[in-house]
Amino acid sequence: MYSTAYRTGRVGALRATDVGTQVTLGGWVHRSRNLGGLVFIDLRDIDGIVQVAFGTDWAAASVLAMAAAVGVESVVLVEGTVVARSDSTKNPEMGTGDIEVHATAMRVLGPAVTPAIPVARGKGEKMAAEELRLRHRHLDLRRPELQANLVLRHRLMQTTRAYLSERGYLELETPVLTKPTPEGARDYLVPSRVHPGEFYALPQSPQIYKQLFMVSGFDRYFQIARCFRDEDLRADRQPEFTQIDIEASFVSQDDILALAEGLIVSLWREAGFDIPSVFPRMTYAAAMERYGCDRPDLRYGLEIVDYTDAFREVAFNISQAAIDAGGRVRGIIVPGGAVWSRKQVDEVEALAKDAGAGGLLRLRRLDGKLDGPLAKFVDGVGAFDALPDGALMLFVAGSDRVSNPALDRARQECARRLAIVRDDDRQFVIVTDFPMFERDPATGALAAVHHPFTAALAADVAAHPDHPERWRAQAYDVVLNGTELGGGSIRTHDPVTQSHMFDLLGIGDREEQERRFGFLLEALRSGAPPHGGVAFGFDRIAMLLSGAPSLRDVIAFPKTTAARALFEQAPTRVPAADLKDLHIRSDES
RNA sequence: GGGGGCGUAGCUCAGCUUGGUUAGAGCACUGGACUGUCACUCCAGAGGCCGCGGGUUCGAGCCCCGUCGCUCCCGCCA
Repeated sequence: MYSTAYRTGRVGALRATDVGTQVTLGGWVHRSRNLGGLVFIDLRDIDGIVQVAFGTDWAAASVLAMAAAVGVESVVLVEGTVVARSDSTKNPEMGTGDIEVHATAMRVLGPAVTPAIPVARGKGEKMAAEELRLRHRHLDLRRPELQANLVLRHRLMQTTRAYLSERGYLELETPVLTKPTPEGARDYLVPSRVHPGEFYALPQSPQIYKQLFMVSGFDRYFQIARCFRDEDLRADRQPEFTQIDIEASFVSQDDILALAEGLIVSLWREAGFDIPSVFPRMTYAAAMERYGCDRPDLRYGLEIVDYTDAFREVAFNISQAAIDAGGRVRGIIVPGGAVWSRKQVDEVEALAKDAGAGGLLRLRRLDGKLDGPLAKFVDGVGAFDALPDGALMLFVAGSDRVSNPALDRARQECARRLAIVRDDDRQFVIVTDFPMFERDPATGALAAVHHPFTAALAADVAAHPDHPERWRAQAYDVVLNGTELGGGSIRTHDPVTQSHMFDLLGIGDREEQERRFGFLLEALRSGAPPHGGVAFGFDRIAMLLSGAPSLRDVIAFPKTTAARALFEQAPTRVPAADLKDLHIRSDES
């Protein structure tokens, strides 16, 4: 299959059944061992590594000399015979370890200077620093680990295409030069040469385009789409990233979620993991109540419990003040946490404080007795009798706005300290019924939780027409182990409702709405079907399935955390004449 | 925008706490020896703007200030 003018095939698939065959192999010199009258070269291609032996019995002295002299990472062509290794010289750690190639001829097709960073590493040897790996990406990408990641990435892409195409979804492309969006993340802007002072933007997602496809009647669309956001980076965030973008017409939320589940199952199966075909559902409200977070990690319990009623009987200033102010007292029970030292609990508290809480109220039961600053206040309150021996309770008193993030952090930290999270556990959950809007605490302005095109639950709009902050959205997230894999919504397909949404979000007057989103509103007025969709972070999925610690390990040419490309040196200054053509003046240089 | 970590040979790292001869090690590299290795082994050698700039000091890899780069986190990411 891999036979070409130069070679008979790849090296990695050679096995004992190939013994006796004459082969010509091309690849990189991974490592070599020169024993004098016998030279070994480990020859590497994307499929694997094979040992090539050069011995005086079968190779000319000149061939032996060439093998001894060639440097690592050079590209060579070797011709020889596949030979079985004797039992004592087999290498069980190599896929090709039962055989070797006795080379009779060799050519150096691409001699290599000494590599700036090592490709072959011995056991326990560290990789080069990431900065160097990015600067010499062509070498780093030779590492079998990174090659395996990109091979898996390819297979996930093909699985996605097959899964969606089989279900009638059309892979349609949308522009990369598009219109700046006032909402959301900062846009990457592209100046127009022919229209002085005007700019395109790179898409943050193909959101509006895919809705236009629905309006046009392409009722099942998908795209493996590149998206761009000019925001600060993280290990799991790149300025350009890839989404599996899906939209369909005449669908309900359940239609989309069933499709999403099926896609995730097939992707995980492609990577070798069998997972349940239906994921548990949880409302946003339940997730916040039980986990303090809209993407809960369900690999462990430590659920948040409301103790407000119990604390009504407790004459303790902090809890009383919080309850009187309309807040609640909620907490988590940490089994075995009673033995933690004061310092250890302080460290958990520091994280909760960091998340905005004033502090953690502590109570523990040790040797049957309640203990801690709260103990004498809660003595005799029945609700605390249930606290099991050896357990620690951590409470946050205050508004949910404060206690949710604080308890979320405390819960995660306690789980980590208890070492109850299994890395090989996979707990999927679909979170539904997100709120439509959230209020900016500073300005009181409404902002879309998902995006401005999301449809509200009709029942909520009918019940509370004047309280949009009480509306729930037909929006959903797919979550795995506390990480968001993707999310989506049913969209607004009525132009009047959509315009009303813009009003609520404070997006200008009608005239300005027409200027910014007129093409969408016009489309919706032209006969739009009900539609909705979902988008998954493809890089993140590839990262999870390959076990890579960073997005940079599943993207061939990633940017640094300063959004710089170290290999090709982008971004870069450009000649002044180029700027002039674009009607741009820079205040640098 | 803010906070933490790192920056010494091609690579990975010691040395910095407590400033003081000629800055070390392993791997890689170069030369030599070696016919069953697979991180081959052995002998020898070469290799340094201690990120950059400034300051303190008789003297700075080491202390101070600034700056650049990489990285992790907060803000940000509809």
